[in-house]
Amino acid sequence: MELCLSLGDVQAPAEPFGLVSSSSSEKPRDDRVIMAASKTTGFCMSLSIGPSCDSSTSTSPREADQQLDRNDHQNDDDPSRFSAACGSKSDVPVQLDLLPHTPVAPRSSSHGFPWPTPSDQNGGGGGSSENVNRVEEVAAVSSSPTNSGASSFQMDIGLYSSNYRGSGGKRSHSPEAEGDEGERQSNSRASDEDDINGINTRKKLRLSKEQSAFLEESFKEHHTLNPKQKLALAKQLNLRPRQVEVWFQNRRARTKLKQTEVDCEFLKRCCETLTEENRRLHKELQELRALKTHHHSNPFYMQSPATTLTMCPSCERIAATTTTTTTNNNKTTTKAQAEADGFPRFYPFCQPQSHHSSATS
DNA sequence: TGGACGTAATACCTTACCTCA
DNA sequence: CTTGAGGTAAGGTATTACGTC
Repeated sequence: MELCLSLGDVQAPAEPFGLVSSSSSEKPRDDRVIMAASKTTGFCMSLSIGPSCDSSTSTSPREADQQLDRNDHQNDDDPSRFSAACGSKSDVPVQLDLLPHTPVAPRSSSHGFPWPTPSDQNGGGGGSSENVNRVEEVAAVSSSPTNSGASSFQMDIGLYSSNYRGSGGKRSHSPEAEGDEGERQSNSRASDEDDINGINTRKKLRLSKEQSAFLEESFKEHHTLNPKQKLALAKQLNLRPRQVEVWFQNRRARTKLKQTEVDCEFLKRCCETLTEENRRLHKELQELRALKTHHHSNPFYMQSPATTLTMCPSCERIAATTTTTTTNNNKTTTKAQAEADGFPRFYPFCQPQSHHSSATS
């Protein structure tokens, strides 16, 4: 993406605006954008939304992911699997451990996420036996309705979302969905009747606050999920992996929309600033032209050194420079020629700046 | 080695539903 | 009670990347 704005008669900046992604070799998928403006405008701005979505943290190889995801989708589309996992008609949600080798550690993780983070893996000291314990802990927490201590959150959402059925993506709410969330969606229970009547209505589930909050937290960690993470999250929240996947898709879309709005606002301000700068430069140019005209009408014009308008290539300010002649061993050289010989040009408008000093060095 | 093909992940667009003013 | 706007879960499709033959 490039933005070039012409400044009328004045030469356009040598360097257009640029969007610098965090990785030049990849598509900027992490919503982190740094915008740099030309030096003439005197400002720059960086935009950063959320942590970098480091794909390196997606630990598992693609092949393994695909294998896992195949399981995921198979499970997605398998009604029997889902009715079993979510308890279907049963009041007690049954937790199927679909990834027996996945070290799921929802509460033990320092981040509170069901997948092991690098810090957990490095400093957690989690050996294989500990992983087994963690899996057992999750199973115990999610399968015991009376375990209201550390698992109250999971049990709440378990009750709430256990009404999902795998019947071709159609959802319905069962009478078990009581409480605040159940009350909120009591009008959705007619879908069962619709199913009976063969009417293919699409009832919409709203994720509970706890589910949304947890997904939000995990989104801060990763904007994308590998299959392991997706499964772990789905298991933790008692949702289908497809739901987790969709939530992340929509969340990314929302993030992008917001980022677009921010970018739009920033570009608008850029445009305003550059317009103002353009106006100022035009005015400056007119003044200098008037000065030059006045110079030519001066009776002592011939005795004064020639004046030309030049522009500093670095800061692009207009300057009136004089051309003087010097005689050196019967050889006449102009200042412009001296520059061609390697002498720096003098820009009277420019303060001693780094780009000028560097030109002389 | 390059092309055809299949698969999976993701982005994007859209729809349907829900909530609220 | 109705209605329209806004939010959001989910469906459908296009695109892209990767692996296999």
